[in-house]
Amino acid sequence: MNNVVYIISGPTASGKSLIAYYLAKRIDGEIVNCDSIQLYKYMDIGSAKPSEKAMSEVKHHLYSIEDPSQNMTVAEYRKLAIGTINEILSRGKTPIVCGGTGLYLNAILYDMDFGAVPDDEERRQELEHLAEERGSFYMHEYLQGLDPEAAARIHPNNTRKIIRAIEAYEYGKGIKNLSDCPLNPDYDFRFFALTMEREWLYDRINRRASRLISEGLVDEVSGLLEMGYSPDLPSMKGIGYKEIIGFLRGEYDLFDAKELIMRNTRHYAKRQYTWLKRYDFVKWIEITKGETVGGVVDRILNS
RNA sequence: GCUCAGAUAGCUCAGUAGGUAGAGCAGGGGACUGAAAAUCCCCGUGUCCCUGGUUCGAUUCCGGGUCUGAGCA
Repeated sequence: MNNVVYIISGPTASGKSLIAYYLAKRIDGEIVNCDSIQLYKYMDIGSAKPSEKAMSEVKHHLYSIEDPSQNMTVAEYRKLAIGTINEILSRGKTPIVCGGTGLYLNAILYDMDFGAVPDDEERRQELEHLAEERGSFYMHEYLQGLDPEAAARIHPNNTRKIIRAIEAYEYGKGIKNLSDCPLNPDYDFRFFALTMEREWLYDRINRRASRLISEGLVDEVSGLLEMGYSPDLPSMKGIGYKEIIGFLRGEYDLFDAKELIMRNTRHYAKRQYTWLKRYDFVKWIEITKGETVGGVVDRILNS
């Protein structure tokens, strides 16, 4: 049975969605979202979801499937993504995973085992309060006593990861090392990452921020707030959302909000590069100015 | 035109009681197993505006100049 799975990744604003869409048309593929924010409903403009036209011409999976009040997790995403990929393959089509969320990419690429660590909101809040009272260093010491190996891998200032490791320990699983996983043997991956000159990418990022605002990002965000979604929700912490919330609260003007979005998006793109560079088997597709989408797709198919 | 204030990293500024300088932001690099667009770590040499003077030594003190801002005319 054919088990080819294309992956189109790359930093934000590098043109993943468009390339994936053209690739899908060329090889009769279907797109599987691998972007943590595009999974959410009502967050269309800020997360730069694919166009209506693209969505109507090519099957797009895992877009707008979760309510913003819900908390998506890697474990959950893995189940959904693997299920979708298998379903597409069973119909004889080719899945094209598209997105730049590194951890979610890992969940597909590697045979990751997420133990049964149930959600325990109460315990998490307890630990968060403890961290606030006693400080991050104290929490790290505490983890040191429970799981020295995990403590050695986590920086004492990284409260969030320390708490997660404590939770995992308490459910008897401990936290695993990301680089210890074997590649997922079920698929024949064709893994590509788009890239371009840094200056050009930043220019695209800046211009996209302006475009999102002129396309109605402010209305989208105030709509979400009116629907009752709290600014504290993980979904509302996405780039574009948190900055517009600050503007709506009167913390700064729209110009500054836009500048913040640009800056935070640039930082994010940098982190994405760091993540992607760890994969020694990824094929980088360097896009040059003036190159056609068709040309890029050709290069992907020929490599 | 006069008076005053300023001129230091890409930007905003601190500082050196005279021994060639450091923060924030920007920028660069990195980590990552259930929040990941999250969270966290590392990276600071630049004619200290120019030019004379004093001094062993001036970015720092003094004189002159240039530019910028405010006030007065």
